[in-house]
Amino acid sequence: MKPKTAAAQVGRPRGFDVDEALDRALRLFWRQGYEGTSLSDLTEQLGINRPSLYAAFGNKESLFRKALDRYVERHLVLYRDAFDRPTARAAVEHLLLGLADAQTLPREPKGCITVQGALVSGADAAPIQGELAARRAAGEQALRERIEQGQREGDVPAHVDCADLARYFTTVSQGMAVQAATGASREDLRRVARTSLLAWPPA
Amino acid sequence: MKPKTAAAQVGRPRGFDVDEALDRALRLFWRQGYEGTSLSDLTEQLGINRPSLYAAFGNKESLFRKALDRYVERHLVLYRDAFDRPTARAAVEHLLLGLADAQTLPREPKGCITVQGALVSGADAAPIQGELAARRAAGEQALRERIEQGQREGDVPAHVDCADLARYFTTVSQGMAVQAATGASREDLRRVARTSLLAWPPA
DNA sequence: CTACATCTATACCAATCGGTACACATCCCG
DNA sequence: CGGGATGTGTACCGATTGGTATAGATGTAG
Repeated sequence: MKPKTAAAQVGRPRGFDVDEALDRALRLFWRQGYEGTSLSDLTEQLGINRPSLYAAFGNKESLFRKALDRYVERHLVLYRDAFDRPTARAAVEHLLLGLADAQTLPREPKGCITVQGALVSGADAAPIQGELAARRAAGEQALRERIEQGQREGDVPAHVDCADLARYFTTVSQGMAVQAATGASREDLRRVARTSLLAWPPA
Repeated sequence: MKPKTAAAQVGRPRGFDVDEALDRALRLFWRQGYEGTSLSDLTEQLGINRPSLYAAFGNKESLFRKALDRYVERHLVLYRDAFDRPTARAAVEHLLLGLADAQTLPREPKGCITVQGALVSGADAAPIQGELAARRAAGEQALRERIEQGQREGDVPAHVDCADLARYFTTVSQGMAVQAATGASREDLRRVARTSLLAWPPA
């Protein structure tokens, strides 16, 4: 058996930066959706020709998944920051306002790729559609657990149904993504987020 | 110049019902989105071959628009019913609960075609994307005007920003569409709707 | 019946889709 | 200088895309 520290640099080196290429692919999928982005769009925008793209990332579907991973990874710090707040309500407020910002970043596509990447699709894109649905469900589940933690710690009233509350705020954040994709401003979204918080259950 | 009451029945009659074909097309676009629905999907599902479809409805884009018109027309009665309620708050409540039902009809695709028909897209579908955005904006505008009416009539506090409130509830309804497309139940959506109403501005 | 208008069916179009074969270029190792 | 491993570029693949030409089928009008 050969050593696992395989030769790092053998053969002709890559002519492009893998991470930057992934970022560009992410932006394309984000702005046009999975089905709306063609291989020609990708090769043109990444400045890479087709065989290089396939050698580096596999097929279109696996390229999307790799780009999506980067996207989700960046959002994890937002969730972590938010959930570190002392109360569930503060966590939700931080999360929603943070999402309002993330969905209206100046030089990035507007909205959220987990919503607009493949909300519905034809049969070919069904696996991607399912993957995105699973990511959204994971976010909702994480939020629910944070609210349940608040309930255990006493800052959320005992009578509250945490699953319902998590679903409500998740729904608001997904609606914000639709609004962002349609051109709503960051301030618009932040107002929506703050209004939604008025529904927080009173003590 | 020939009389405008053109011969109604001359030549070989149609072998299919136009309205039923439009309904089937609507369901396809609704479930798979504009880009995710191919001409082959359509001809197969409608039981019509290609030239007949083009003769009756024009190209794919105009077929989508005709199907969309039927969809929107059906929702107009919901909006009318809701807006006839005596107060703005009752109107919004009726509207949101009605949308929860409309997005989870038993034998229909889940969600809302104005959201999932083409939330984002490639360049070809940009006109459809814009059309759907315009329809969503029209719904938000109508809701805003109903809330403003409530403000004039005194059932909405004078300090309330009606545009903000309309945007908030529109955002909730669009988030509900995302949830519905992902498989949320009617009861789930109704609970979300009722929770969102807790944010209604107190008198 | 014939003449005409309309719809249907088959078969096709150029363009694009996602994906790949293959020759060549460029690196490290010896 | 090879030799082997890897990446790049061109040119291509079969399948599918949206859309149409054309011939035949089926109706009304005279």
